[in-house]
Amino acid sequence: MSEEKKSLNFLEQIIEEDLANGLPKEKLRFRFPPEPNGYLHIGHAASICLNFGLGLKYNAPVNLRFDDTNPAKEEQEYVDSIQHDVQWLGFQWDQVLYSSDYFQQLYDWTLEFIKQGKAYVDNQSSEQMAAQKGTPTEPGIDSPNRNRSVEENMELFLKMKNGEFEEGSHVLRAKIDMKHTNMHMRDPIMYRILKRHHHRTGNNWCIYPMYDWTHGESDYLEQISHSICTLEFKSHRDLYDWYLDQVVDADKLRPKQREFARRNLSYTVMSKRKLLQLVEEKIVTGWDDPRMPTISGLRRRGYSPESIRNFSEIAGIAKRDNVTDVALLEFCVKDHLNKTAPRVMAVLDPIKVIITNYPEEKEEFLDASYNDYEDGFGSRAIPFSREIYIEQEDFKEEANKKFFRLKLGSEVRLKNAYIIKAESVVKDEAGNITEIHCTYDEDSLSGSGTEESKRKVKGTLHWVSVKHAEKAEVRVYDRLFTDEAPDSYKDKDFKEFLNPDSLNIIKAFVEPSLKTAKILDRFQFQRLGYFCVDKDTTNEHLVFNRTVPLRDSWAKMGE
RNA sequence: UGAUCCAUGGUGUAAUGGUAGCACUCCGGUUUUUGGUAUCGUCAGUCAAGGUUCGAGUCCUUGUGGAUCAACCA
Repeated sequence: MSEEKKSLNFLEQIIEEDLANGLPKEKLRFRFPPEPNGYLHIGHAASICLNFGLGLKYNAPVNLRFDDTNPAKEEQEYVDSIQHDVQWLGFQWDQVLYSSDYFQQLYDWTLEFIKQGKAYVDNQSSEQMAAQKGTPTEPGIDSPNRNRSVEENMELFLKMKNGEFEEGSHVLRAKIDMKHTNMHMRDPIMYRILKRHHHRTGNNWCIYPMYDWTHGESDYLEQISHSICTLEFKSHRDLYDWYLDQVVDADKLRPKQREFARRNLSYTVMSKRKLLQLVEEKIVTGWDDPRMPTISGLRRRGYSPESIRNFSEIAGIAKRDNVTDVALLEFCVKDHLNKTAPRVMAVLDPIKVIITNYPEEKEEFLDASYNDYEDGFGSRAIPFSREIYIEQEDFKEEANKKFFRLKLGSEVRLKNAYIIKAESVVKDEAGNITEIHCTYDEDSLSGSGTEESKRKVKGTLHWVSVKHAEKAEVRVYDRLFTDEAPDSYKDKDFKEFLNPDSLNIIKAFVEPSLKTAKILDRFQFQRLGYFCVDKDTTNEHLVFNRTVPLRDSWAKMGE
């Protein structure tokens, strides 16, 4: 047991400091607050792992809170997918809550604001208000409606609430400071009129609170000790604190907002807007297209929750902008799948091999372990016969000594089977090789214990028996974009960098044991990569997705 | 010509004024019935200039570079 001291990230340091300054450990409480307006992606996974990870580390509850204050964009479908994704990642929340749970409380507080002269109704157009707001470098000016009487504000706000005004005609604003250097403090909108059906509150409300006026208060009501969000909310913190100042009880815990840098991944985009665009323009097949960086896409691609959690762990968090190399994510899946995935055989680009000295009608079932190096994986019988498929690229008529695979006049081992020697080829009129004729060494069967079986031959090939092979569709994925950061160019659209070869559909042959594989089962196709069973699979039609290829130092040599 | 935040190998992150470390990537060796895995190793970094200090990646100043902020979005 190495008592290695793990360094704390800056948020853990803040928490430790708060604890040292007297915050009781039992008061620690976190939350993950998605807006249910889209599917979760790998960037959200960072936040999920962070918040739920802190919960685990400090044995503190973590709420899943849907930030559902904009009925125009939010849907139950997204609520469901988000819950599914968080659970699939392996986390357990304390409570599922909704910002909409607090609409009444927020409204009651707002009445107090109005009575105390801290909020006013503005009936100017959004253009007028924008013009008065100033710019980051110039101060704003006060709205002509800023000094309405309490009575008038109360009356107008009630009319807003009762649906007597049109959408867009009136808003309620907090009275703060139109000259503040922070734009968010220039009399921000607290409520707008939205005559929309809300996925939870139905038509109970036609005024909806804005994000800023909801988030901190929700944190406070749930007694969240540390409200962790991404960097772009940094400038909202003044407002978060200002709102809290108006409502916080001295004997209750006051939540603290802190910000970290969102996680970006190379060769993809992460904004919901762009992801939505890929879906709507049918560039991908859906939110769960295996090329998407969504949790559902990664799941369908064959990523395991463990690998995603490990990725978040080792990528870490900080406050600077980053583009994390997708190779790190790929390393994490390969690392996990290497330990957990059974090894099987599949040939993606077949060429027929005929073993001329093997009896025509003979077939045998060879015992093959699902993992030669680890216990507990079990084994299955794989059929062997006179005709087999191997990969085209595993054969050359002539090649130099560095080519360990099959070539005329030399030997290779067939994995879990015999040593064969290539004798001749058959070609069609065009000169393409259609068959490779080999002979086999009858005494060389793997694991038979004979002298011949122990012979060292340099190459070992995977194969499937022609007679017994199952046909399968294999979807080979590559990165969706050709540029490391496709959305980092101001003058170019991210779609200019789409990779035209991000999907390759292959007709392959797989060993018969895979016939019974279930959707999402993960395998290593030996010498090729990790693959999982796609949901498009039916009894008649097997479909696999390539999660990630194996490292291939041979292919690299050729470059 | 504002405010706020950020700056450590190619990438991501540590070092809490005291030996710049870890992982990925790249490259090379060994092992191997997966050109995989495992294992060993190489290359590679504190944005710049001043200052404080016995000592600065860390503190201060000034630059430089980047990010964020002007939705009735979150």
